[in-house]
Amino acid sequence: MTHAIVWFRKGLRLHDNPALLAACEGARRLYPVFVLDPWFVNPERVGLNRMRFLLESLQDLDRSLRALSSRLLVVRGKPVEVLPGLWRQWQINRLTFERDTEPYALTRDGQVHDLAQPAGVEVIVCTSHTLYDPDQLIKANRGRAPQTYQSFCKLVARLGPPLETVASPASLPSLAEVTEAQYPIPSLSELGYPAQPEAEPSLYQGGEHEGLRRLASYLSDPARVASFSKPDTDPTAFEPPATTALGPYLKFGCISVRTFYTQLQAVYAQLKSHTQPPVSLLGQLYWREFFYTLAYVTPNYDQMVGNPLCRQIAWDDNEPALRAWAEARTGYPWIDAAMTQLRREGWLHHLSRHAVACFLTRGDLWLSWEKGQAVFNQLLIDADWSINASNWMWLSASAFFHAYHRVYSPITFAKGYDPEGHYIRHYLPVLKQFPKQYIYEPWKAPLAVQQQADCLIGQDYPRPIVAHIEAKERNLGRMRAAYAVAP
DNA sequence: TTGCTAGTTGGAAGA
DNA sequence: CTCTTCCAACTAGCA
Repeated sequence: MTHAIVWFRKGLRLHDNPALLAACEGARRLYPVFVLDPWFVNPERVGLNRMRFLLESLQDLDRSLRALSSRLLVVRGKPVEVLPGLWRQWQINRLTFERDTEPYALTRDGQVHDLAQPAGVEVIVCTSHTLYDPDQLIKANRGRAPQTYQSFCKLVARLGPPLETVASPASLPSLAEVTEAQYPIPSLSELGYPAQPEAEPSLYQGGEHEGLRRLASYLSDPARVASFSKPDTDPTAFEPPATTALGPYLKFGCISVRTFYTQLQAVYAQLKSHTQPPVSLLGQLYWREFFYTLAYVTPNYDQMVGNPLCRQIAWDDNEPALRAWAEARTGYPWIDAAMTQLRREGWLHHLSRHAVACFLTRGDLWLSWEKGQAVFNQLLIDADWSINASNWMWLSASAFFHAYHRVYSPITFAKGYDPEGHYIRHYLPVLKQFPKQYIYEPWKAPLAVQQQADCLIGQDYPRPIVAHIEAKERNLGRMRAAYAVAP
């Protein structure tokens, strides 16, 4: 007689969830469990927006389970400590979960695995967070991860399409020995997060239903799918953003990447022509997969030291400059507006991420990409360990990207998209009244213009913390020196 | 072994 | 305002 736990971590969905199906298979009892690990429940590590998104996703999952006469059990504590108690209490003999390749998860799951075996609990691990099994990709590539995106694309072309999606369960085995009052979904304030300001509703509502709705909505415009070209999208667009903004839903597995792939291929099949990787929508799914594969097999992937892919660079240590960047006080309106959007909404357009990352590292402030990575990890709803580390190495020219003389200008880059400065005025209302010729460089405005705009630079909005042209020239020299050392 | 090619998304100056 | 050209770069993958 099978009593099973399906352990949700990512993969917060009923559709295309092989671990859920494996738990149900022939089981008399099914316990759907999410373990709120105190390691994650920490506003410094997981910011307000992401924690809220997670709780919303858990609520949505709970509603879906209740529609099938079950519910979600949210257990508080470290998984290695609470799971053994639960499987004794519920006489569990099967545990299923989705494979997670991040280092913290690999360690955690390995420990749980080791505890389950002697307790007579069969462990079933399913791959569904990525299109392909990363081990399969590595094996098919002669034991190493593809080092370039192109070679990754060649590899998946050789392997053929990913595994097909699996159906949602039509019914679930029942729960027992759990009262309604036990294992509730906590509120943000119960977890020690500050109460959400009334005026700031979240732009990204968590959950499988919302994720699938947004996916369907995006794919319902074939012309947009056909012409999607990531580098050509506008980072200053915010109502709505210029890309899919489905990252948060993929990060938590509210939508399955394989479902995304399948539905996207169905749209492509109806089109006469469409864009291709790397810039296409499919290309975005492949970037995700490429970075997951690299991060899986590379030691110390989120650090410079001990990371064989990462160029060793003597970054400065400058806590005030780091704080100014993180708190949107650099004095460059485009950079500060983007950092404000990140902090307020938990999401940023890809090119905005590029611009602020370049500014922090090789462009202007010469601070370590690891510092920026930590801020993004805290503030982004879609903070994804593998992808975040990859992009920070990319932008800081520490790996993958080497044309380090290509530096994003904190003044002219966004001006090309938004000469009026709508984006800046929206996120930095203090600058709202500046005329357009000064909106990207308000420190250049004559005092009379500053007074007219009701914003004195150095008082109401900071002066630039660094002179861009001079900093860029100096940093180019330091980059050249770093590259001159053998890799 | 060596040489060749191409790579997701820049900026500034000048026509 | 739009287009072209130059600036000056490095490496994985492959023939």
